[in-house]
Amino acid sequence: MRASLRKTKSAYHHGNLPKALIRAALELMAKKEDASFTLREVSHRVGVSHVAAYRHFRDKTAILAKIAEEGFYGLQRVLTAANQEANLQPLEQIRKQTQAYVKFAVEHPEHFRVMFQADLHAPGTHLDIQVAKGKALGCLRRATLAAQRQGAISEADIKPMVIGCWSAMHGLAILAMDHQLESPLVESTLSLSQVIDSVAKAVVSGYARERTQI
Amino acid sequence: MRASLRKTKSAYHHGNLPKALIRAALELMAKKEDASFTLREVSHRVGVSHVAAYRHFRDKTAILAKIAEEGFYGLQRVLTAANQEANLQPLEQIRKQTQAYVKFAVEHPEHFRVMFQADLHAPGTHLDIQVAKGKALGCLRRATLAAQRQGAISEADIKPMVIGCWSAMHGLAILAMDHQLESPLVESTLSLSQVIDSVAKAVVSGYARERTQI
DNA sequence: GACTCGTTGTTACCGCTGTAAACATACCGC
DNA sequence: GCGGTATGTTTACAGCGGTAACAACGAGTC
Repeated sequence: MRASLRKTKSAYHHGNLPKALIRAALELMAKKEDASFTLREVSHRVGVSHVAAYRHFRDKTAILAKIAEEGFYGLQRVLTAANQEANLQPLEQIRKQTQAYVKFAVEHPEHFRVMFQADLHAPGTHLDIQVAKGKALGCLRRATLAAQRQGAISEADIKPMVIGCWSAMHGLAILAMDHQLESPLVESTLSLSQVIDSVAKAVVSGYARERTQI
Repeated sequence: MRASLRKTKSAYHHGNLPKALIRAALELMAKKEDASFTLREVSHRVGVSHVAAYRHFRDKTAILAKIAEEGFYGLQRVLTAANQEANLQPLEQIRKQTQAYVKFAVEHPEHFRVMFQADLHAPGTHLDIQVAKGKALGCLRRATLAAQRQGAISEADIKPMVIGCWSAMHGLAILAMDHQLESPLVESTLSLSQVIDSVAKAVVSGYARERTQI
């Protein structure tokens, strides 16, 4: 009854074209180290005419949107894992999350670049991306709330601290991903992992001790 | 026929086409809130055929490169001003620079987006951009060195602190510029300026007290 | 003033892109 | 086995960045 996964190579119907297209797009972006690919090249790489994609995606940006959504769920996964790994110590959770966030960007630049592509975040469009992004950010917010509950920071500091931690990990992620930290001006003897920890500790301890009187 | 082409103003030669093209490109990017423009649209907006640009720029990315370079010099200007404004207090300098950096991104997103476009930073290409970027980053580095000289941080902390501060301001700049901080999840009652100061203080004080034993 | 010549424009064209419309084939429920 | 619906193909088109050949201007020289 259920449509069996067809294995016969009919050569006409592909089987799972949407997934194949997305995978091919990711491969191309990884190879070129940027967020641009050609609908035609992607389709042909999958062995399909270049218009076949339109049966599954409204237009080219719909593919990007799907990749972005997928990326945010991936990010949520690693952030959640970091949270659990930290064994209920809020500030430690944030440190682990920073590690996870930056590593995700460096290891999956094709996803990360698309995830924060400005046009995909236009107010009315791509609600699913917003949902996925909200879930990912929820992990960070949860850790911050836990920190407050534990008394490590004041209640007024929660949102600024979320923004501050997010900014630091996001900036580091982008700079590392784009090889901007390889310039001799900032190149450090520390490994990336050590740099991440250094930044995370700084911002966390900065917030932890501060009582905002801003 | 040639005589009929002669118009009263005889506007065959433009006067300062390169500058006009760059200004038009910036206007278009500002209007669309993204980093893409069309050579043809830019040229026509200036009142010139789309190939005229090739007399002044090798190709389209040469225009982007010029914009990026110009942007880094602009950034250097506001960072230098922040340094001087802070009256020789290193940590205060860094705070002022963070303010300046983020404000620059928010007020000149067309420039900022192009400045950090990944392909313009490919190793062999666009040396002039690297020079300009180095000068801008030099301001941050200088303030950090001053902080070390004053004893506020250890010598081993210099490069991690440069990276940490840069990451924090860069991340905040991008998130603010792309309206990512307007989501209810992180939206704060604080003004952007207050958030910037909060982040800057956190990261600076985090580094200032820490003695790296990473 | 006319001749020259380098600079800065123009038009014609190329191959490539994303997208629409019309057509073709394979699968699934009856 | 038949018909409808997915899913794929072919064809066509306007817009893109870029090249080549040509045209108009501006300045310097006689």
